[in-house]
Amino acid sequence: MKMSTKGRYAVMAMIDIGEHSKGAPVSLAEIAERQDISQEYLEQLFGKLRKAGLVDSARGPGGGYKLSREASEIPVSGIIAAVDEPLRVTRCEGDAVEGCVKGERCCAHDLWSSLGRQMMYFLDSITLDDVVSKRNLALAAAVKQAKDHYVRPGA
Amino acid sequence: MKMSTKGRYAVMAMIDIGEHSKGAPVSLAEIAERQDISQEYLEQLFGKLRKAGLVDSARGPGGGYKLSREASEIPVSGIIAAVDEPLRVTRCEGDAVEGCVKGERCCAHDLWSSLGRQMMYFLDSITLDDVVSKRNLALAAAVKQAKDHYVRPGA
DNA sequence: GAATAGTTGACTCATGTAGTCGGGTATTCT
DNA sequence: AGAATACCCGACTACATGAGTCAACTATTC
Repeated sequence: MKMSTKGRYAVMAMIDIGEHSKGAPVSLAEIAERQDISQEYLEQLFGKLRKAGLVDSARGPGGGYKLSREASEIPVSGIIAAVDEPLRVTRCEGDAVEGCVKGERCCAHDLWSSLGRQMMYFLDSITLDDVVSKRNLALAAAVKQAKDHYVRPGA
Repeated sequence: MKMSTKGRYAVMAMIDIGEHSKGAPVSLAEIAERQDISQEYLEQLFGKLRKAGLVDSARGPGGGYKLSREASEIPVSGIIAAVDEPLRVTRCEGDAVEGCVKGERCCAHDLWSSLGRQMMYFLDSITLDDVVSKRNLALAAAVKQAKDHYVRPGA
């Protein structure tokens, strides 16, 4: 999981659609104008969003993109995962130990996987709709997190 | 705040010092050997760690690096901040609004600052000592976080 | 069939990561 | 003193990624 302007652009664009689509699809030209992102760059991002099944496209005049489901059903994590390829961790791949220093599980291993999990919890617990309505993001995530970990503290 | 192997190398090296320094400084050659990181690269990283005041150096034979304070007094966030230059966020700089799209506060703004804060809480609440003793990292952070936010939910 | 708008792939350019190299300077031991 | 150790520092490379552009193509509607 990685953070860059790429992921933020994607989220901004998705929000834009959510706010301006009244049933009708929203064209990239509109989004580019409103969000001040080049249309060509948006095309690149929406190619990935479409393949990830987050938006539906309609070609031709009056065409554009629509959210494939309700904004409340789309977690932010999905949007970012779709456009930002995952951070390549040279060693300590996933939970595997092979890549770790000299075959052993390196000390920092748990720390890193924990941090990754932390970010996932956060972005997973927040939907596009939450961002639009500016709910108290931090609180929601923290509480969910605390609850999850209390239920199964070993995780 | 950014995650890369650079930050992890630094944490691994700091852990190594914490574990092998019995009062005496630990040389980069030893760390390079044990952690399988090139000594030249370590020199680069330790230049930054020293400037950040996280380690003290001793030159000459028998020299090397020592932690500048107890492992329980060094948060992981500090180590990463020292070696990984901060993620440059083209727009939405800090909490300022100037950089946001057309002078307005973009919708994703709160989300991003929230996520950044989330990561900071996590890495801030964990010390080098916690990593070494493999305490339940996720739980500790989640509880601290939930508590903080309940005390001042508006944050 | 013209205009609209998505689709695709190739391309540039700047930056950051990871790592190397070569020479310094300080300190200790013989 | 001088040799060995080990930190110190800056320059250099190779490579991947991010950010963004360009050109051509296909599908749809009017």
